[in-house]
Amino acid sequence: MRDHWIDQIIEKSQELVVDEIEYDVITKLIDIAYTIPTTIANRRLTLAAFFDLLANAEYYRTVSHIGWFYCPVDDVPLLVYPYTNVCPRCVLENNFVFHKANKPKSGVIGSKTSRLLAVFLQMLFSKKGYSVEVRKGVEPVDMVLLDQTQTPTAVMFAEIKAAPLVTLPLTFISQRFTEDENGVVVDTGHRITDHAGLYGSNLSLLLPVGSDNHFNWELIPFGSKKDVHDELWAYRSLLNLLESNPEFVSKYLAFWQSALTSYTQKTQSDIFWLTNACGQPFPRPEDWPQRAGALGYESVSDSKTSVGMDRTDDLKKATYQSLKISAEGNPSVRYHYRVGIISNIHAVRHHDDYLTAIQDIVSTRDESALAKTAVDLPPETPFFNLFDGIVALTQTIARDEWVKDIFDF
DNA sequence: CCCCGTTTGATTTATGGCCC
DNA sequence: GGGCCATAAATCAAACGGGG
Repeated sequence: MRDHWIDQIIEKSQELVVDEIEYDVITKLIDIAYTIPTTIANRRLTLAAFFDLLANAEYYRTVSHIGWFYCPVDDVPLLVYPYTNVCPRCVLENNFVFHKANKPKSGVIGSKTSRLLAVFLQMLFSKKGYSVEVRKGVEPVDMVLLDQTQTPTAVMFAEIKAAPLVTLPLTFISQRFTEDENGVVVDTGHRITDHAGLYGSNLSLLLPVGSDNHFNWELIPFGSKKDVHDELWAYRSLLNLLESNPEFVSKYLAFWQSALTSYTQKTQSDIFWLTNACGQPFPRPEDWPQRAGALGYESVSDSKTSVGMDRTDDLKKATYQSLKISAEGNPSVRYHYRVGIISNIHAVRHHDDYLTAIQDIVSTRDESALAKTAVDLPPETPFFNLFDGIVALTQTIARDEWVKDIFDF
């Protein structure tokens, strides 16, 4: 009986602490997701798209003076602050202009997005009237789900993988830059620049709008960071945007769903280059930079910057973690004990290669080391699922009714 | 306060398809 | 079968935070 191990993990697990502004934003997002007319399948996509907005707010937390890029095209000079390594406006016209992305350091953002997904799920369960409590686990368990109303108490220990599909670039409408060329003032091209007046300046989101054939860009007024301490500015701005600009949601969802399709099919056109893990530009422009101190070329976004649970290392690790926590906790007498992987987006690119072959594996212990079939084992020998759930906002694969129920969005 | 493990990003190395 | 290219896998790195 491994109940003691389960007890210990539950005991050490921590309650989620939710900011007021965070609570307000998520409440609003979930409310919209369940209000706008849509099919169930689309609702799941909507929830995943909204989780991206939350993750984006977390990315925007640390926007700084350094890291901006001046883009002179289209009669609207912009300072842009991109999250993949290109000028996000020009790439929509199939023009690759390199500029280093402003992604937060991995050690910071990983735990932040994991926590956000936990909070998001907690609020979804509450919305649907489920008495499931979500807690932050301790190694080797990332997330603990508890339902005391079940008999016996339902428990799920899970590995979390949370990473956004896209982060919309921040922009600032700039004066047109000029330079002195032999006594004549001329317009300046793309250029790395600082945004000296960042604090208090009105920033916009660069939102691609269009159809699957071609996307143009639109500026969505967003908000401003007041000062260095104003870390919640993006949550405040996002809430304001959702309340004041109802058209934004439908435009954003149209873009996001196209982006997911593009990520899935690797279409290598326009908005594909705003999605994470899009790889190297094709065709590669003459002036595309080489990697610093290395042989190859820069990518627009490295394949290891993958989406949801789709990074190959993540799938391998998550599989081990699921097996590990299954083996540590099973069999349980006092709990309805379940294990799995939880993410924002399912393994869109790698499910077939990494999960299809193992998603219906069950395991048990055989101390004799002689058992060939189930009848060689003592009667009543229990079997355990490798994954009771491979769960994402976008898709749930479950081998357990309780898991299936609570993750039915 | 250090040790250690965890995270994801960056960089290097391996693999496999394709063409000549 | 060797070179080229793209992608996947492996390894290294930096930051963080819990626990002793």
